[in-house]
Amino acid sequence: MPIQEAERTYQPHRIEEKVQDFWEERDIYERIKRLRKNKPRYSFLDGPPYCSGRIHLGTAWNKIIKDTYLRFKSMRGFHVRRQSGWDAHGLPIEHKVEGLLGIKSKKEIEKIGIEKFVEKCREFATKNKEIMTRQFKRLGVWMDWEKPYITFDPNYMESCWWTLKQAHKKNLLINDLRVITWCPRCETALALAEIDYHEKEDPSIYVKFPLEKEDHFILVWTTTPWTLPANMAVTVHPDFNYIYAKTDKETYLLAESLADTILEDYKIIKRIKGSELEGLKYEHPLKEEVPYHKNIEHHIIVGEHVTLTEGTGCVHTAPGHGPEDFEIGKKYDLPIFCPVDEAGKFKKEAGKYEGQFVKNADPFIIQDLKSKGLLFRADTIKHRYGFCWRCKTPIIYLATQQWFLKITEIKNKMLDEIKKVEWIPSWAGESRFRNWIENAKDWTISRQRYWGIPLPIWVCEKCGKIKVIGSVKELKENMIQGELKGDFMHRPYVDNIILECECGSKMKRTPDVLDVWIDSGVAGWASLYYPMEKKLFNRWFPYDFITEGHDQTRGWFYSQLGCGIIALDQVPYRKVLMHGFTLDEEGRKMSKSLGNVVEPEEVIEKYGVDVLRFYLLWANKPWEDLKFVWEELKNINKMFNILWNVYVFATTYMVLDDFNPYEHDEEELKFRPEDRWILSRINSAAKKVTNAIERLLFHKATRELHDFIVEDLSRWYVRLIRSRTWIEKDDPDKIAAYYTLYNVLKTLIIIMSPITPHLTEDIYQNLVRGADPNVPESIHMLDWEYNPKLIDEDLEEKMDIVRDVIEACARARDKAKYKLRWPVKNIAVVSEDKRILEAVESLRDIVIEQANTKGLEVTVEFERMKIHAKPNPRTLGPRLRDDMPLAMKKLQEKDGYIIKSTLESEGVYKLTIKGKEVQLNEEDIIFETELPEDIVTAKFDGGSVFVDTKLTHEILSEAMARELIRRIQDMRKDLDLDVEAHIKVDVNCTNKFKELIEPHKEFIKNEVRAKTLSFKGRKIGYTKNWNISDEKFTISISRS
RNA sequence: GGGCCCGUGGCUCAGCUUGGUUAGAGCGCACGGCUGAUAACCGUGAGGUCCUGGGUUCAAAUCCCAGCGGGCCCA
Repeated sequence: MPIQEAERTYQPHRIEEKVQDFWEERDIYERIKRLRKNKPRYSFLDGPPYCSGRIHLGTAWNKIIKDTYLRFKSMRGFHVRRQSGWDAHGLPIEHKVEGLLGIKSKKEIEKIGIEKFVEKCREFATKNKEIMTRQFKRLGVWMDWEKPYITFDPNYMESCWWTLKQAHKKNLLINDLRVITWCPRCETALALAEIDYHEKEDPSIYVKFPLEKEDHFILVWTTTPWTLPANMAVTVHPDFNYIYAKTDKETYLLAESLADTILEDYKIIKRIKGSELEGLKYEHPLKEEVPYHKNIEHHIIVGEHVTLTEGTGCVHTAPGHGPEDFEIGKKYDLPIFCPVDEAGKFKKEAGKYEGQFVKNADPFIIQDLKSKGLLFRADTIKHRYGFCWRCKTPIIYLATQQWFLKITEIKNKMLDEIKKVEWIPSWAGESRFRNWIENAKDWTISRQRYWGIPLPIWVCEKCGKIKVIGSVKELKENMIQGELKGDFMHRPYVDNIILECECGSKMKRTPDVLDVWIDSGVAGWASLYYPMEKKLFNRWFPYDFITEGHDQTRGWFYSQLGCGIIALDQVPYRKVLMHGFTLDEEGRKMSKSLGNVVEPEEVIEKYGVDVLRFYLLWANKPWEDLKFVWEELKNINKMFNILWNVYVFATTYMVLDDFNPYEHDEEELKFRPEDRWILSRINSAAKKVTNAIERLLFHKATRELHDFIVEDLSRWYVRLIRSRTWIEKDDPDKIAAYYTLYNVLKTLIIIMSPITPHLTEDIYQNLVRGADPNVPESIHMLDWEYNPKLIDEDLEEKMDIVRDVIEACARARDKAKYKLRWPVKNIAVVSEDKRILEAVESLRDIVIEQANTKGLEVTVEFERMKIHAKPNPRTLGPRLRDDMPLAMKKLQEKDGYIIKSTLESEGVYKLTIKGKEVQLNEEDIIFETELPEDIVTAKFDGGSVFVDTKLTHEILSEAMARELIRRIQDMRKDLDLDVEAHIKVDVNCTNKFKELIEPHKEFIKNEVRAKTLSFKGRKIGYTKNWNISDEKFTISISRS
């Protein structure tokens, strides 16, 4: 099918639908993979989005970045691996499913059965995966949607087990009693990455811990009264000064520098160094309520972690409820007393408070302290506090037995490995990520939940030995009870599998599941089923490229690094782009509670996918947060309309003239400088776009494209060739313009195609495949091509100058209110810069046409400037006295030019005044210049233009002809006539006007495609009255 | 409290790596123009303490230091 005329307006939805159907029907994606199968490999790993159910703008941005870069890489001649991935396990889905089932606690889950619960979770994740896949596909994102990796795939899970086995082999997998962050609602351990921070109001109380000496107390501050039952010590800083401060009632021990903020009137009885307080005995303030403390001695201990930013400098220490307390407790060999159960309720050991939820016990504990006279002060405080990332319950710290990966032992290796990675921007790795790793703690990987990868750890009932299973085969070999049928790897089935211990006893699986961050952390090899499958792994691992948002510094960038080093002693990725977040117009995070969420669908409905894609890659640097601004989207939409208009323009005329680029020989065509210029420009642009995308600087690529389309192609080139498209016959001059425009568009759509895959495919199908059915079926099958040989920097610079000059001409005309439609007699371009003169000279036809002038001078000096000579009163006044007015008169009568040149050549000018000869030298005469009448001038960078607006009969005649043409064209448009339709025209006007336009009759007829142009004053069809500079007349037109 | 990033006309952003003309663009605003690509388009104008203060330098939006404001992450 030859080139067709394009639709009159840009209709993104029609195009998207058409193009995506075409890709689907012709299996383009798979065929491209086959096409490049033998090319160099480029491996990419998709950070698996969580199967939450809906994508948001940030997820869309993420995938659009990936898609653009990978389409680009593919066209650059790489065999790209781009399997999509899904994160499907974990608490968020468990919560959703609990909601669906109308249950709220672990007890209830166990009641309905883990089997049913896990099955629901799987269904839920699968359904969400499908919904989200459709959303991603609609964005035009090309990945292996049919063969994704998903974390509940048994083969994937097997690789994960293998990873833990490696950890075990390297002694990096340990079970330990530690204080960890805990969600009492989900009844599970949480990793640091699973905690959100928000403002929260809590009690802020100062408690008096009785010392042995009567009326002496340690003053202690806490925001968690519920941890007081677990208090085992008070910590002071060894180097700080402490005082015994006596008030009118009692004496308090506290840090000296904080005393003024807490106490009003006090006397310092004694000043003492913290280190000297070590071992000082005190009584537990709740020993009656919590009998456990009755038989324990409590002391002051010292620790470096005590600060003076808040509190009293005497820190309440509960080793069962705080990581630092735990560490120091171990050092002092304190009992790790933790009277709180997994649901956050006080256990029996908590005495009076047994059965109460810890947070609810706060007021009771405060009341008890008060009634015992041990409460110094009680307030509330607003501070940032950690919450469970999913159920938003405030977290608590508990001492529990958990499984850990000993990150602290591989930290140095991790730091070494990240140096090998290319980070974009560089500080993402060199500063931010490095800092995070430097502060890394051991990783709590066990979760007391259901929907997750079960820990492959079996523990002997009798001797306590553990066995870590690394594969299904190994499981099979070791099991003595249970079945390997169905989904045996998930809970609850896996829980029934019993292994045999070396000691002959039974080994049972530790009932925990894994932190989901491990799930995605092993994606690098689990998605390839390594080590069960080795071929794919050897081909694709490690990955050339990954990209995710900056929240993944603590997330996926980190979990992959940790897992990679544990399993394979290396970081699994080579290049990382850390991108930003999408924010609303005010720069706030998009969130449901703020009601400022913009759905990708909403944008697509309004502007289409390609506009969204372009916008997201254009709005800012990829690693900065992106403010989503609707107004800016409108801007991009405008650019798409402009591009479409150019395309419509091109196809309209090409179709009209039955143009096919392959039927012409370049040698025979008559190219003009502007043709060579636009070819140079598109290739310079292509070069810049290539470099920018290669370096992941999408904003530079899109801005280059934007400027090229709007400035160079639409505003300039199309304007320059407009008159050429009007030539009727098969002129080589016209064909050259078509040919050029065709090639420019072709290169343009190629370099735009990774960013806007639909629009460019649509244009390609018509324009390129229309001209040559033998080219590849899809634009995305093409190689990334442009021709740097066509770049002519000198020409580009010259054109820039000429555009400047032409703009100056327009400014000058504007000053004189002289319409562009009316030709001018002459324009002089004046500059002392040789480059400028050369530029204008070499592109003079363009200047003449665009500035609409009959003549063009290019000079160093504007010679028609009038020069007036005046006597200099300062030098001549004393000499001539009364003759001054006469001298003035005489000088002004003469031609200033002659005076000036005489002075220049002879150094003196002679004037006869009252018969006397007066010799005037240079300093005696002042020259003034004046613009001749009808000349207007305007400056441009490096020079000026002088436009001669004198109206001659000839010019007025042409101007009127053009005015008439403009009005007839307007009327044609009113009638919505086809471009090529012929008409008849009759004009009713004065004889004077008729005589003016008569000489241009043929020109007018040609321009408006009129068969006849008469002056009979008849209404022959559509008739309209007009006014041209006080001249009233009537035009009537009809189709012929 | 710590780490990282950001701060440029009313709005959104370039420019900062490598210091050097008069700090650019788009939107918005005001005025004018154009009309066969036209639900477009073009021109002109107003609008800037380049967050603040110090330093380096002949010269700082750019480099250094301190501070302020905002964001993210952590404690």
